[in-house]
Amino acid sequence: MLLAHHKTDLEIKAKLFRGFSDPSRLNIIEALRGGPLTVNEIVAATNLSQSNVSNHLGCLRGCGLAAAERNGRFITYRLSDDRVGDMLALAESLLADVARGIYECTRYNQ
Amino acid sequence: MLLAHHKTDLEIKAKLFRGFSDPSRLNIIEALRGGPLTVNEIVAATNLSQSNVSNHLGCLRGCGLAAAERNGRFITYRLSDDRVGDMLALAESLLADVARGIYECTRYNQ
DNA sequence: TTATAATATCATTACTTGATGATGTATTGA
DNA sequence: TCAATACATCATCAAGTAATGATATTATAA
Repeated sequence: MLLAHHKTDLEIKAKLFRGFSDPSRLNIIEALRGGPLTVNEIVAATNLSQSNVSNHLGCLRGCGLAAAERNGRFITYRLSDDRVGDMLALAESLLADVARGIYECTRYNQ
Repeated sequence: MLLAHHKTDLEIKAKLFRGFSDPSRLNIIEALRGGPLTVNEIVAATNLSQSNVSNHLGCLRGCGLAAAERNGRFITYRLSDDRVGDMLALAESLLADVARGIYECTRYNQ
């Protein structure tokens, strides 16, 4: 079984990438690359609505990509691991070189 | 403008990740990590339908993640860059450690 | 030049998913 | 304990997208 991968493995890996596949979540992750932020600070940094940010944070937290810590009535979020930021760096590197075609990719959106 | 990222930048990066966010495309990419394959070989390796594979290959090729070369009536596909495989390796590393929560992530599917 | 193999394209359908608005919960200060 | 702040949750809706089946294209062999 060298070529056939377990379906579950692929689905889980795809789910991980889906965590990165939304502009709003990427916006949040990029903001957190600069260091921990409260929810309000993330809202300000991203120009997203509060409930939208909170929904996405729940997603990132549930998946383990971000971690939350309560300080009084503030909740501070941070990236759970440097490799979360590394994923973005690698993506940027790919975009700079081979993946320029994505600009004109017609399979998604338009 | 340190915190505010251009919307387009984020959308393009998200699009790149979306290329990796589907189990069938991951299946294809994993197969190609072992070396170039023809479309039929990819169909055999992935157990996906021919038209489905061809659709996804069009997506990967259009985005620059895979490259195609015709040999007679066969078309051989390969990953366009080692970093495409590196993305998967990094994802696997993340899954092994911090992102275990994805197994129970309820935001997608169920 | 016809038949067949290899691959691509296209329209349709069913499902997934992000955003919104309203509401709920928790914490602190007055 | 009341009000206000900070954040989370939920249902709904609109939009996006993967799979399928049918058809088109390209190339070789008979």
